[in-house]
Amino acid sequence: MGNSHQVTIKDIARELNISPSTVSRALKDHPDISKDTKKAVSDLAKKYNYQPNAIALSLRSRKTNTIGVVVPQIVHFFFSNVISGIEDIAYDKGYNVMVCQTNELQEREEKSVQALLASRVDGLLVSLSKETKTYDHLRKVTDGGTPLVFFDRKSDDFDVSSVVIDDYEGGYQATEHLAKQGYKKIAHLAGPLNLTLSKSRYAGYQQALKDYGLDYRRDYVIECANGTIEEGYQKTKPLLDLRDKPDAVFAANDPAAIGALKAIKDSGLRVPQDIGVIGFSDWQLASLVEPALSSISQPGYEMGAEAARLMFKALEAAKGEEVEKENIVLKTNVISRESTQKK
Amino acid sequence: MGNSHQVTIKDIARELNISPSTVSRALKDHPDISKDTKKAVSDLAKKYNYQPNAIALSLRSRKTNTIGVVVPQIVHFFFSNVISGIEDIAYDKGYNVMVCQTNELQEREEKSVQALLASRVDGLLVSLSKETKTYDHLRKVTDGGTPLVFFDRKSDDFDVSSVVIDDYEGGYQATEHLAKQGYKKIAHLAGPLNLTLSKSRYAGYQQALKDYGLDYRRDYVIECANGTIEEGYQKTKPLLDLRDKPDAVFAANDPAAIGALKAIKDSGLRVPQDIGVIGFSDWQLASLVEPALSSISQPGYEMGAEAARLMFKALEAAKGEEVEKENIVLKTNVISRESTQKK
DNA sequence: CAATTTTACGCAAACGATTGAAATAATACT
DNA sequence: AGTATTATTTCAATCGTTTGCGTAAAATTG
Repeated sequence: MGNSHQVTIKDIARELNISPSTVSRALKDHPDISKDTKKAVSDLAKKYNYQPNAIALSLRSRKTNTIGVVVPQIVHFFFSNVISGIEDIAYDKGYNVMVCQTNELQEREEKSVQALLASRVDGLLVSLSKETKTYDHLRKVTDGGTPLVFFDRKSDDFDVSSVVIDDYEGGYQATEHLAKQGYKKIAHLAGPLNLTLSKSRYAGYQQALKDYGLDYRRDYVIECANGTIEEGYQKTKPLLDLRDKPDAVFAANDPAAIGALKAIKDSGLRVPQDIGVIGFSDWQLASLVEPALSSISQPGYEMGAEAARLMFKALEAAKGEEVEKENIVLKTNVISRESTQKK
Repeated sequence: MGNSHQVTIKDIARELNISPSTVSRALKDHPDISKDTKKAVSDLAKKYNYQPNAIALSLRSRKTNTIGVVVPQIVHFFFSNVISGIEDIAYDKGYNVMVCQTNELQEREEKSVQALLASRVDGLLVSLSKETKTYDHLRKVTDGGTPLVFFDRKSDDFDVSSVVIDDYEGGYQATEHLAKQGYKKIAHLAGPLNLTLSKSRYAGYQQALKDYGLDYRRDYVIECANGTIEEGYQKTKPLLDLRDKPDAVFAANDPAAIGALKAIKDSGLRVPQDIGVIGFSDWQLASLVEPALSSISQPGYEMGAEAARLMFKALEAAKGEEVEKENIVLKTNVISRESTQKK
């Protein structure tokens, strides 16, 4: 039945010997159309499981009811949460979501943006790849009049809405938490310092040290560029060999923190009694390591949902109407677990 | 420049005082078009950053270059891997990917499938929700001639390609691994037994017991319907209270295994010396618990990539050509870590 | 130079649906 | 009956692009 061909309005029109326009109006319950015709049409539509062709509608209305999402990696607890938040909101609004991952490559980011633009997505939600240094591909988006919203990793060169984490605050909170637990010599495993995000966490760390009257020591800060467990492990070792070793570690990401945890245990020291450890992002696995890792929550789902809402605000605005840009900064929270329970 | 309006072939035609068809041909380097015209057209196209409207192309060619993916949950290590695999292959083929999550609800699965169908995706990759009992919505897919491929959670009522894990083999491997390590009394925390997948793992477990001459005891098998850490913890406790308690646990999923791990440690027993534990799926977190959890690898990325390849095989087949359906069963592997190192 | 072939382009239809305007049919009014 | 009114329906254009076919002008041929 109807094999290999989706039924169209024309098919119905032909079968009933009426014009396509009548069928179209009948399906939309237009007052001009007679009851009999409407019934005949809707019966046949049901029988053949007629589905309006969204492509044709898009072409005419210049709206695809689709939004594009460009994300560095899909396989990442935080980002998959963001995507999930976006998808849920989009689903409620009757929109579809096209997802592209850049694998942290600028070239792939450019091609993906281009492809989504060619597909005429109604709007684009983007989180920049680590590699991205130039923004021509995103200029084309805004120049073409397509709404753009950044999440998590943004560029400040654009006058568009965005949703980010308050990394400064998060770095501050993590450090403050350690200070309040009674740790005095707090080291920091920083993230790649070319990213604003890493710099902000670092700055929050420094401010908290100052506010709590603790020393800031340059040799207590080590950059972990990759953010892997292995790297955290390797880079923590030297810290433990210092004559004056730290009594706490604030890692800018959870894998590094877990690496630190291992390094500390391997060296015979105890967490949290000898050294406290706190991570950042609160990955699922944070609660499962031994001892359970304290961390800073990074509300991925909420970020996605918020970014989607900003997008729909722009999409629903009357054409030509100016929508004010919003830059939302989501609050982080300390998730306190065993790894920082000094007392 | 060109604000709020993507440049079309017509715009270029108007500006050059030639017809749209000439522009179209010029852009495609058609031999009928003069060199001068071609140059003028391509210069202007570059200047205005002309992008062919994929919607218009889709309407004409009845191809969207988009595939739809329906997945129970995006935020799930395994599924995000699958999606990632699909996206990578699709990217290579120049296809876009629309992703929908059902949150394990049949109703949402139906609506998502319908929406993707309305968007005229060229093909659909589906993993069923736990709730799904009827398949009318998927019948519409195949009836309409849209290629369908199942991954991980399939229905056998369809003559379509699929990619699944060899759960029987996995269950067998897990049990065999425990037996070879010298464990004799192996318990099983089964998954929800209404799922084929859980039943297969269970069956593999039974067969391995038999093959290695170990006793099968009904009271050593407990169903964990939710697959949470908490559930694994709670359901393991009674096992440890048995007069004749098991000396190993094979859990049908990693969270349950981790719950079991905790329960065993809490009861004062040691893993792996007193009781061995192995999970299933090899979540990222498996390697991070203490002791590191042995598990059965479930190649999510490969599954996605394989499913996408099957899809493209169908899409690339000449129209009308019959494509033979393939049911790929991916091999699992034992990932041996501390939790089963008895010796 | 007339006949023929090339060259280079335009016209129109098509994909599937919508919609303003025009046309036809049915009914009412004087 | 003739005209005005209303109820239905069709026509044609449109969205952006492609493509078979037709054709005027230029180039080639004998």
